[in-house]
Amino acid sequence: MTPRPERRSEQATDLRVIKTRKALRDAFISLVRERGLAAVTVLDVTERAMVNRATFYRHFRDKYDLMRFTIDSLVADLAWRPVPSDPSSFAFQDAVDHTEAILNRLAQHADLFQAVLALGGGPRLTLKTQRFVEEIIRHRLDVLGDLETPIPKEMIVPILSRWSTALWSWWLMEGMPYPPRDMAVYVVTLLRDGPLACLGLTGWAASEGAPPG
Amino acid sequence: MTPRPERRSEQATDLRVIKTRKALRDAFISLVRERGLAAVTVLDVTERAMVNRATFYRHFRDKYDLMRFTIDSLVADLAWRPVPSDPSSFAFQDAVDHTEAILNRLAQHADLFQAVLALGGGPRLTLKTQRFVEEIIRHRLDVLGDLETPIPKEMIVPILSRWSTALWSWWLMEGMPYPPRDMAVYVVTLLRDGPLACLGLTGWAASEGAPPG
DNA sequence: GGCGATGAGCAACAGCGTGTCGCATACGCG
DNA sequence: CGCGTATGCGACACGCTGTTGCTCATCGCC
Repeated sequence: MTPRPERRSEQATDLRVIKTRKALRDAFISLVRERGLAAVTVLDVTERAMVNRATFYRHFRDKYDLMRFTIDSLVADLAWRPVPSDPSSFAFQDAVDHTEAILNRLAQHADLFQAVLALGGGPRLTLKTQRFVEEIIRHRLDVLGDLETPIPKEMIVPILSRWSTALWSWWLMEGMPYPPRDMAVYVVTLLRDGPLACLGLTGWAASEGAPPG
Repeated sequence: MTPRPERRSEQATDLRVIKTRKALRDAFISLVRERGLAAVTVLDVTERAMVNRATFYRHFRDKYDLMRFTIDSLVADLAWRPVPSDPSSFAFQDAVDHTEAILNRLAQHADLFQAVLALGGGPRLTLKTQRFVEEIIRHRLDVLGDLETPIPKEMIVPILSRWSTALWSWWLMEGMPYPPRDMAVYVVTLLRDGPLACLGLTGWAASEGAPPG
């Protein structure tokens, strides 16, 4: 009747547990960065972490379970500033500040987050971003109500978060070619004006004859 | 000195070879869609493909080699319309048409491309898109020359292609909630105006005090 | 500080998938 | 038609997995 050993269920308070998991996580990260996820075995991880292999299985079901744990612990570490209680006052500069805070955190642990992305943590990062974006612009969606928008309103939040994380990961993978402050401005500008307008493509005909929004 | 057996090097002309590879590819796709890449073994693939396991290794180095082969054969299948000889005439409606053609092709093989994305083929798809986008707007970048743009010009192409593929994959993963024609308009509109403008967020202060472009 | 609880180390196990042979056979190509 | 080549087949050693029962060390708590 015991459903299962339920590894990694309870919050880790025991010092031994914390130490072991941290050792496994760190070893895992360094190995993935060296060889890629596919080439890393449980044996490798436990050897580098100097943890007995049996102990690994007392904490994680398998390699992928450790991967999820690792990604989550890294994504959770990102600095998501609290949203102002009155989001209607959320202005351009606020968005830049929020973005800069996130970029700073990314830069601080650049190697780790590159590993997260290499681990396939993009979707998980997007998911967290989505909740954040939703919190910020939900009131705006309510205000819009049944108003006509050029594109369906349901698209806005998922696209906004996907595009945001795409920009972040591009910046990381390119080796952070611009300082966080500049990049933050670019990000918000791109999201506000669109990449084509930033090319001076303002003369394009409007989407007349557009489908029913 | 023989560098390596070099599997899968020559073009497949022998009918037996073509048949075997197709069988392996199809079996691989169906299995990945069912269980995910990690849970698929070479043994599984060969059993479903009704191909001897030894034969598998005569064509592919391992599971990941087959994955690359599969992704490439699918991405290559996408309909990339030829770019007009005079790209300066490339207008809004042209972009919509191009996008619609791609979306139609995606829809036609929706299950396959969902598999591609599940296989981690996103980056490969982005790469191909990047070359396409570059071809279209390169002249525009030349025209711009040293002109000031709100964001660095080097960002435009990679971001444009990343955002495009992000939109496509979102559309696919959501089960294609809008017909290709409508979605194409949404895509180009989003890329032109930005998602925030589509929310009516036009009142945002311009990025004054922006960093040196 | 001591005690009961619990996590970690250790050694061994069966099981499975991998990657590679050599040889026989069937199929496609010219 | 017959030569060349791809496939089928059975076998092999190897490495990694996931689990078990035991002992010892360490932690949390009274």
